[in-house]
Amino acid sequence: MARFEEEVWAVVRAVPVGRVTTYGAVARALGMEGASRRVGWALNACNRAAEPVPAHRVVNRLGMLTGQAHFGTGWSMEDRLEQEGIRVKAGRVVEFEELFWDAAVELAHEAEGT
DNA sequence: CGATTGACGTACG
DNA sequence: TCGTACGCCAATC
Repeated sequence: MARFEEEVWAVVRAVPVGRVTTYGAVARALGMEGASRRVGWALNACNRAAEPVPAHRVVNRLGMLTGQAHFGTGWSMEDRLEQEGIRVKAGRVVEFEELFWDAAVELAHEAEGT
């Protein structure tokens, strides 16, 4: 199957608790900077993932919880994010820029051996 | 098989 | 500065 989804899930699961990333960042981490839309699509297919994917840590480049509608009406992204210590205001991650976790950069640092 | 969509992002008007 | 249009690649209808 499309490893693309698995790659996305892997990156998303690599996001530390209390941190968030963006679709574009994940896409770029996979080598498809312009393919941000596919990341969302892949996360949409995250339900077919064997393990639960913390897609709630993935937001758009503005830090807005755009995928909240896809999560469910009850247990939404904001609640989960707050569960991890991430403050959410008006459907947007507070101090998102500080909580932003760029997989393309962070993972690259680990590859270098810190 | 062909056209449209998609949890986005960038470029242009 | 704000709004609209288009492009990404793959999946779905």
